[in-house]
Amino acid sequence: MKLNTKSRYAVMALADMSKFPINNPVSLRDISLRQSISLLYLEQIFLKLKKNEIVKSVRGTNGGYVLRRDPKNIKLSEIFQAVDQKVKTVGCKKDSKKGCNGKSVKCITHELWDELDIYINNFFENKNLSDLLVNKERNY
Amino acid sequence: MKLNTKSRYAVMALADMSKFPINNPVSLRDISLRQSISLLYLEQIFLKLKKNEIVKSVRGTNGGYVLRRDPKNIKLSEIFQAVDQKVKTVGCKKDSKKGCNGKSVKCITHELWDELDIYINNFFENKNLSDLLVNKERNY
DNA sequence: ATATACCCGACTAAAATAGTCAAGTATTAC
DNA sequence: GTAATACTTGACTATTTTAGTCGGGTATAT
Repeated sequence: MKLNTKSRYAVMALADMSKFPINNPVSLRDISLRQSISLLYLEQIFLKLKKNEIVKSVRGTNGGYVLRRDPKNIKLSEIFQAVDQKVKTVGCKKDSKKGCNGKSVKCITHELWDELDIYINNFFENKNLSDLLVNKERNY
Repeated sequence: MKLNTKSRYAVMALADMSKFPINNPVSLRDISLRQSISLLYLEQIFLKLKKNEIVKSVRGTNGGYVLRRDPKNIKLSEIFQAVDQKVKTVGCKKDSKKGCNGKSVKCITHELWDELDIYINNFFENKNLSDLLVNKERNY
């Protein structure tokens, strides 16, 4: 069970942005340098964050990205959804009558995985960007 | 964030076994048929479960595998560890002084991922095999 | 004008996953 | 004692996913 870089970088980048005055555009180039994330990869990620209305863009010189809301109001769960990385631990569909492995019944552990998904989603649902900054002054 | 088939099948197979009288060898062939899991793949998985003392094997005709302990005493976390699938959501090492991305400091979100790992491991730590069987008579 | 910085789809190398295969060995039933 | 069953083990492989890169844009500030 592993988190992929896309979600991880998305959170890292947005946390990075959160440290700057809101409405102050932060360029991907700067984020890229500070967080050691490939610029080209960041661009890909931010397109999704933009489409999902988590950030907005400011083009041109001195442009960059700006958070659309206060970090307090941006839940990590939204970020994950935005970059397409649903926290869905297994393949079997939640309510499908078809069952999980081609059989007509739910697999023996179906409820367990449902429960796990809810549990994990709950973690991200209850964390927002500003939570990441508390007492973390020594990091960057 | 996705669970791989190895861990999932391991749990499914052991849950399947749990329904039979303990000390009654259950063959992988039967599990394979009931759970629709490739026999050859199951063999691979059970070698690990055996090495980790979760099951023991009985060779020969009417042989199979037997749980070494009561299902109540087999935590899901053990099963995951046995099949090598540590729940470790990101790459950065817990206590390494080296930092996470080649830098000399922990990444901005380091604490978050640590917290997530603990949170998820906690889920598996508090579930055992017998938990999966309660009120699930209709499934198989 | 020109430099900065976002925009976007297509592409690709590398790694991980999800198995399969071959060639066994041990045990039991008959 | 031999056939059948079922575990044992390491190596191999196809497929999928991931983690990016590339190329060629467009908008804006100075």
